[in-house]
Amino acid sequence: MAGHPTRIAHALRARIFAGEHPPGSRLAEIPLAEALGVSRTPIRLALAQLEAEGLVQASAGGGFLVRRFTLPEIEDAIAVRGQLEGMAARLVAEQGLSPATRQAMEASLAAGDAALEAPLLDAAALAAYGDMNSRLHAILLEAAGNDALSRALAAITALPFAAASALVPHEGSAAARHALLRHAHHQHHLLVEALVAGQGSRAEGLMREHAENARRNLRLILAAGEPGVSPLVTQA
Amino acid sequence: MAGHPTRIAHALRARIFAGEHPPGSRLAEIPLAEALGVSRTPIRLALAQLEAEGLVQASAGGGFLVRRFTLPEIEDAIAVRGQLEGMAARLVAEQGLSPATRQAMEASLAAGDAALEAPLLDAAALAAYGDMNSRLHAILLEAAGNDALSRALAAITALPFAAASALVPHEGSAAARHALLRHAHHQHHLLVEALVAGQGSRAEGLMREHAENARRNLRLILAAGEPGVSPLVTQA
DNA sequence: ATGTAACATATTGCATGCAATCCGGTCCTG
DNA sequence: CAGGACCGGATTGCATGCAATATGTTACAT
Repeated sequence: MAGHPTRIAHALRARIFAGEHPPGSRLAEIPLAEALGVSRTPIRLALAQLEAEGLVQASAGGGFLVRRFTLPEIEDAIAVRGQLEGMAARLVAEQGLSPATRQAMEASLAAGDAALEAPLLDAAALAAYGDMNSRLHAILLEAAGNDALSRALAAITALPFAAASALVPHEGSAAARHALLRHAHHQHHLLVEALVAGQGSRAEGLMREHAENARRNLRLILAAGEPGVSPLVTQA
Repeated sequence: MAGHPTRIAHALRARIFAGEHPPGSRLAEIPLAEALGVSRTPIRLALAQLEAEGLVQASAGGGFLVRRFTLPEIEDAIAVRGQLEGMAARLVAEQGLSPATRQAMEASLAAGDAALEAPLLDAAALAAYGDMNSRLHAILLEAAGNDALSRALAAITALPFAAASALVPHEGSAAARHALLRHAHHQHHLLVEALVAGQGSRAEGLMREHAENARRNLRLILAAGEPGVSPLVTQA
């Protein structure tokens, strides 16, 4: 009933992100099985899945440990994301934007404009922007039509803070956040412009810089020592 | 005794590559368990691992099927590999080549020169070149020092024919093969030259073109209809 | 004859049992 | 008092049992 190990993997991810399992701690099977109401077998499957994602790592003496992420590791992952999304942008520009894709992207751009219009961003506007952001990146990836690329990006995005929309809501000052989001969304506009114009190299560069943005934001957030950012990321 | 599921995954990979399990066929657990002398449990773990790699896919009604690879899919994977290895080359060039890394690379270059020196390449020379090729790519990745990048590349390389050295031994005409390898190794020389000079963009472009090479070779091989290339790849 | 429905078989997926192994504590010895 | 070895407990990893479900076949009705 509680079923699919993918579902269990989701639950475990949530628990880890919530800080219930600190980095370096053992993920014992029996307590997890009891907590989730299933047997040890699907738990083990889910743990193996999370290991493939890189969220946990196998311990030397058996079992799994919550992986400890350092700031440079996350930055590296973000750079890889930029490289891969840059490739997606280049491919789309080189193939030419289909009318349907262009329409979907422009709809996302408009949604982003609307979300950022207000001088003060409430939670709803932030959520709307985050949705728009995920959608736009998904449209780009879909339009690239490269399954291997999608797989590679999915693996990267599974890591905390490497995903495109992972950094949106965690910013400190509201004004600073608004400025950052406006800048990011301006890059979205430039990207679509480049895609429409068939400028592959420019589109690729824009996506790399877009990710570089995320890297800089991450540094700012951690430097500010914001509490509860993520229990998984250690400064050094 | 037969133990680790990773070992079983290796065995399954070999069986699949050998054509014992044609694309689209079910991988039934019980026969595999009997054939490998273990129980169904580690078999299942290994299958999940192969699914994460993309070599098999979960069937709708349960169980796993051998994935069918089409030529465009492999080409896409090769392109992603080029993008990622291009990133590795750029990073190394930007960081500057450490003396140890430079020495290791130049040793590999010399080994490649030696392997390709003879006008006719015997099996030993081909094996030596293949080893050198893998080593050089590994050195580059290691020098890049980006774990997320290494992971992404490992996932891509696990796919058949997407790996850097997957295409070396399968060529038809000996003379044509020699020319191809010479060209590829010339690119290796140019790459190291760019790395030494700190030319990041050039190094990246060279690695992309290097992968493009592999893509072209793959097309040639499949167009020639060479038998036994791989039972996994279907023309369309 | 063809499509459908019911059945028998086989296979998956999860739960649990059991041996091997690893970790922690305590006792002994120098 | 310190170091090491032995021992008890707990945990992992694999094997197997069992229920649920998908698959292929056959019989039947139209």
